[in-house]
Amino acid sequence: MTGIKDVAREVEMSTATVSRALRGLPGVSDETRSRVMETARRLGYVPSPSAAGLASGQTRTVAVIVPWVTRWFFAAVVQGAEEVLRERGYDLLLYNLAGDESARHRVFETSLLTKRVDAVLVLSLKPSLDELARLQKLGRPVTIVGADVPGWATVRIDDEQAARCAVRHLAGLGHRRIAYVGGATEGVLDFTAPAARLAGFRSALAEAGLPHDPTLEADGEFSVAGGSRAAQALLDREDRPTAIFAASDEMAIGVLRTARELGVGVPEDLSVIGIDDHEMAEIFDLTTVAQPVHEQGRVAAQQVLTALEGEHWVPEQVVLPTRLVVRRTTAPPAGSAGR
Amino acid sequence: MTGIKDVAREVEMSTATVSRALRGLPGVSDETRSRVMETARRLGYVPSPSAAGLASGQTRTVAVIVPWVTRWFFAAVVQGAEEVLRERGYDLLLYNLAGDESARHRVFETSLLTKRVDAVLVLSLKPSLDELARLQKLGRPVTIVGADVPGWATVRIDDEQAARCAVRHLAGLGHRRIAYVGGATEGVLDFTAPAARLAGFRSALAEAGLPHDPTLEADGEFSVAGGSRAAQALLDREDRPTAIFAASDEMAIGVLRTARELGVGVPEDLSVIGIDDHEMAEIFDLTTVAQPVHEQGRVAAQQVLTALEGEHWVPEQVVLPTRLVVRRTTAPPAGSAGR
DNA sequence: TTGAAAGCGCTAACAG
DNA sequence: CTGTTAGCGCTTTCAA
Repeated sequence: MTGIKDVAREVEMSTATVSRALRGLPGVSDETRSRVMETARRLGYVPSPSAAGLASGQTRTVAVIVPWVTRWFFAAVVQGAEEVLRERGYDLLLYNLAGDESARHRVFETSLLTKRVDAVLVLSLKPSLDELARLQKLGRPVTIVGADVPGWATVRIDDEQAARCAVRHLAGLGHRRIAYVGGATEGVLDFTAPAARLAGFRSALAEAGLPHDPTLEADGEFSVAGGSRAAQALLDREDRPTAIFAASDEMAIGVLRTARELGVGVPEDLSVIGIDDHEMAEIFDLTTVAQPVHEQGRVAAQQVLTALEGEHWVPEQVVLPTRLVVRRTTAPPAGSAGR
Repeated sequence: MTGIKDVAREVEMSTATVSRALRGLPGVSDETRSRVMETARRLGYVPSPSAAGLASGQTRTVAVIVPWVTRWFFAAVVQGAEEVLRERGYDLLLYNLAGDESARHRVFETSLLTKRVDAVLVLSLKPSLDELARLQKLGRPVTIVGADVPGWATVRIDDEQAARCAVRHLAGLGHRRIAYVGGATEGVLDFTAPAARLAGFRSALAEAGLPHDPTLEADGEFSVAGGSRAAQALLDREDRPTAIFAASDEMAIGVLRTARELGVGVPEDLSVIGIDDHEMAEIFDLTTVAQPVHEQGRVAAQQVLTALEGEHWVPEQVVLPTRLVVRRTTAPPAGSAGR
């Protein structure tokens, strides 16, 4: 294994100079630098991250904590983050909770991360006060993606507004009985999006002068299967809603499936709208409120890198825009004027 | 930052004993060990992976090289691998190529991995000879998931047989014009599955005494959109096939979409079968040949860990079973006797 | 612009 | 069962 010493010996210089040359630090003559680089390459020198980390206190590694890697949304955020990290020479350490509460504790509690990473990205989870305290103690940049945590650096969309946008679209089409399929507003993994989207739903209803009927709010567990089950109950009743707003595309897809099984025509008998613009949304012709998923990962990674490289940083709250994408699962309700 | 020295001072022992006690090595009295553990906990001691790595030469980190994290298949494999790695105290370093050939080169060429990880998992890619040589030179356990690379440790399914199974199902239903939607058998990222599945398709055709018609073989790029496009051409022709075998569920889903758009009834006018048992397969009622995705990740991780912990290891080729899952996109062709 | 030297925090012989 | 002693391979003052 050739090390920095071998390179130093070869160019007849100190390891200090070689180290500086290799890392692009100033104070090295151009000639020396190019000789060092060339020699390092020729000798097949590969630096040891452990040694560099030990000596410098920097691991050039960022931890990404993900509730479930298998969900498209999180995978896409990870992909975005990975791109910019890799570009800047950082490695990405993946911590997948797989929806498991105990895994979550392990990650936050035993300070697994303490001497391991330079920064942390937390996806969608709203850390508890205790967890926030631990993150704080890390003394490293932390950015939270997809959750609203005041006082912390976050990258997200305005969930409440996204929900309002969806409901306004339905109300604008003439729907007056609009149901909501969402997820627990508090629970195992603590996300902030479910509550915000529910709030958006309710406020848009009020804004449109529509009554609030709690029986039209169902839990779809933010999954296809859950959305499907929720729709079952909603579509089974006499006074069936004419439109369903699902707080995620996956749940909306579940709704579509149930509608199909029940012979409820979409969009003739039922309009369906989601949030996300999931990769499968187009296949289902699903109308949705698109959010820039990949971009959230990129911005979050950029944010921690800036913090890492700058002197002092102020936790910034970045809110990315959403956009209504009208496809073919929404239409005016049957019996409406039509127009 | 409290280090091992602080713990040693506190228990009035050498750092060597503390290190042994903390790592569960033999040769430490029970009493000492518990005192050390307790003290370490009380002092909030967290070991430094960099220091341990430098001293021991082990990073307790495994690299996972993924063509695209956003594809469900790969994400699921990663999830499986992460589970067992985490369980055994290993970290997972993610290298996402995002389908980018240059990213691939970077990962394999500059020996990014050399002093960084203890083992490597490569998903689905068939490394080139050159890349294999580099991997070999790492001198670390490497397992390849989802590709057939003779002489290397692999975990995969029998792709050829899976394809045959799918085609036999169609032929058994009475189909005689069966089309294939697959992917390039050689190309940017070099997978072995496409060629194997195509071979399985052809051999099953021969086995059933059906003619081989190259115009019934289309490229679906292993994506929904590609499958959709491929189906367009296939379903547009006069002598339209009565069944389509897609080499992945995502392509099959694309086929279903095109069929719906073209008003081709499934399964009355067209049977469709895929491979994978993708999470969305059930929603589409897609008949498919299921493969144990998550399990492949687990087994692969176990394999490298065994290699890491045992003395010498023989690269093993694990082939996991597949299983036909009949749903509602396949049926006897129209005009057949019916049963 | 370069070099000498002192660690970074732990592990691993080797002794005892 | 425990301690002593060298490092692991870099980075980083401080001097020159």
